[in-house]
Parts: sequence; structure tokens; C-alpha cells
Amino acid sequence: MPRIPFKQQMLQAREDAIVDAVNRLLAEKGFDLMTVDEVAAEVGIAKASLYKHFDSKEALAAAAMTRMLTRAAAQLQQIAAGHTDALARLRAVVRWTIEVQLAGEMPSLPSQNSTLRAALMADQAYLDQLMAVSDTLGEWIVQAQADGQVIAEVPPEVVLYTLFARACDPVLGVLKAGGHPPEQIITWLLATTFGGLATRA
Amino acid sequence: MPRIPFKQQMLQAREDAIVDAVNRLLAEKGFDLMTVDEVAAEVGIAKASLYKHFDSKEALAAAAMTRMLTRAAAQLQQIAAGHTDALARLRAVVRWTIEVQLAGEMPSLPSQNSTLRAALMADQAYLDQLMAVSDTLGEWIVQAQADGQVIAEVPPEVVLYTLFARACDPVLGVLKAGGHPPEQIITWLLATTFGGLATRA
DNA sequence: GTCTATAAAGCGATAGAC
DNA sequence: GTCTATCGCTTTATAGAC
Repeated sequence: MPRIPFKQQMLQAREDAIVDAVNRLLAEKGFDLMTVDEVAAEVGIAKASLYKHFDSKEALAAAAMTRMLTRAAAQLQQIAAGHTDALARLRAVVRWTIEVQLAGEMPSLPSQNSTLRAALMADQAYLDQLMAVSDTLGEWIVQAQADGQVIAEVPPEVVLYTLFARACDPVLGVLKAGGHPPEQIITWLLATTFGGLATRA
Repeated sequence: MPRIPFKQQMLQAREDAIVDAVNRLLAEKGFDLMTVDEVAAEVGIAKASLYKHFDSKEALAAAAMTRMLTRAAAQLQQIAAGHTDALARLRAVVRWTIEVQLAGEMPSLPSQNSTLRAALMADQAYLDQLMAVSDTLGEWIVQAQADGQVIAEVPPEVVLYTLFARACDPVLGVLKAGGHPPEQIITWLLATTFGGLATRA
């Protein structure tokens, strides 16, 4: 068993605490409204100390997103172990993303910020995790289409984006604010995502 | 025929030009990344002149949203005249919102900005237009549910939010950037929205 | 690595002349 | 109403002592 220096453990714990704060603030206010001062205050350290750990505000966001993607990848493994049916797996994925959002733990990034986009595209760890998640989901989607469970009129790419979009769906925020019970919200969103708004003949 | 002073016409034209610029910038970069300096530069007037017309950046956004809602209300009348079927009307609404987005003319506001929210909730013109659109859509939704065209397992409220969400769907932006033809994108999004991802037995 | 203090820049909003 | 010039504040990021 490898010996991990105490100091390094402290370092890791500190950075975990930072990413925790960033993740929470990204989920609560989004990237633009989150300030580095807030993050530092939340963690309980000086802002200058923060910048010893992360080079920029974009790097903070990238770290939070990377960790969330890592957790998503782990969750995909859990789901794969629990379900053999491709459609059931996809439904389980969406359910999980909704649960994370309801818990206020889903970080959201603006797709329009070009500086942030550039930082993410230059972050190898982020790209690796994103590709891992996308690849697994892509396989399940193709499988579900081959099995006749998911519509084949739409390319797998579009199905993937639609699932990703559910991870930052504004509808959920409104329903959550409306005071509906979590399980009810999950049922509704699963119904509209997979069943659609129109009735089935 | 009422006589409208020339100066007042100029004023109206100027304000229209301002709202045009705001609308375009909101669609392109969103509220947080849009700066008042940009708006002024786009219109070709000084920033101080802008503030003679609108009290704040939030007021600019509210004016753009109000005008878009007014246009939406007009579009709903067109649709009502062209379709008697409730589901067909709802599909036409979604198609229109997608077309507006594809044209880069759909302003988007962050739901998390509390200052902006407060400004909107204090703007009577905005609230009036929002209610007009919501009421009409609400009637169509209830009608479509009564006719067995839209699922009744989900409350009309959720259907309404789902339709609103299509007006700022990030999936569309990705597909647009991917170079897919507009009509193809419309077909896909209508399919996933009303038909759902799962196949129909 | 952590702190205090501060630089540097951007932004919303306004003053005051015309 | 429009302009130039600037205020006042926030925010990202860094310098330098410990």
C-alpha cells in the first residue's frame, strides 16, 4: 500500500473543498454570477490562496465540471451493472441527472461564453471524462435504437444532446420552485422526455 | 386619422432600433455577457443617450422580451386562424419558436439573475404580454388534452413549461452549429418534443 | 501556501455642456 | 436628446510579507 504524504492529503482535501464550493455555487447562480471572492469566502481561505490552486475562474469551473463528469461515469457503471436493457439504462441516467439537479448539485455553464469554452476545450482531463461519458451513452443509444426501443428517425447524436439537455433543464427549476414533490417531478420529466407530449395511439 | 408628430415618430424609430440591437445581442451572447456599451455602439449613439430612453440594462432586456412576447401573441393569432386542431396549433407554435431561434432572433435571459427577475416582475407591459401568451397556450393545451391528443398524465402547467423551454433549447444551438439544415433540425426537435425518444409500440 | 493589500480592467450609470 | 468625460463600484488577478 503506497504511502501518501500527509501534506499531500491536506492539499487534496483543500482542493476538494474548493471544488465542492464551486460546484455548489455553479449550481446555485451559474458561472457568470459566481465570483471568485464568494468561492474563497465559502471555503474560508483568502482569494490569493485560491489562485495558488487554480489558475483562473475558468479553471475552477472546469475542475467542477470534470468532477461531475467523473461521478457521472461512475454512475454509468452502476447503471450498467443494474440494467441490461438499453432503454432502461437511458431512463436510469436521466433519472439520476434529475436527482442531482433536485439536490442542487448540478453545475451549469453558459454555452455562450467563448472564454470559458476555450478553457474547457484546452482541459484534457475534462475532455477525457466528457468523451468517456459520451461514448458509453452513445453505445447505449445505438443499442436502444437497434433494439427498436428508441426512435431511429433521429440520429444518435441528437438523442445524446437531448439527454444532456435534461441535465440543465429549466423546466425542472420551475417545478422545483413550484413546490412539487421530487418523485412527482421525476415522473413528469421522464414521461415528457421518453414518451413525448403527444398521446400514444 | 390621428396625426402623429414627426418628432415622436423619430423617437419611436430610435427606440425600435435600440430594441433591435438588444434583441440581437441577447440572442447572441445572453444578458450577462451583453454590455450597454455594445448596445450603444450597435445603435450608433452614445451610452448616455441610451439611458434617456431606458432606465437600466434590465429595462433594456425587459423591452426586448416584451416585444418578442408581443410578436409571439400575434403569431398565436395567425396560428389560431390557420389551424383548428389543438395539437396542430401547439406544433405550429413550437415550429415558430425554433424558426426564430434559427434566425438568431430569440432573446434569452438567465433564470438565476434575481435583479433581472425583479425588474421583469415589476414591468406591467411584460407581465401583460406574458399572461396573454400563457393564457392562449394554456387553453390550447387543455383542449388538446380533452381531445386526447396530449398526455393527461402531466398537468397543463408542465406542458406549458416544456413548450417554453423549447424556445431556449440548447440542443438547437448545438445542431445549428453542427451545420444541419434548418428543416432537418425542426423535424428532429418536433419529433423529440411531441413524440418522445422512445418508440411507439 | 496563506495572508493583506492592491493593481488593472470592465461595467453600469451619471454629470454637465450644447 | 445627444454628446464627451468621468464617477463609483465590482471583479479578476497579482505582489510581496510571513
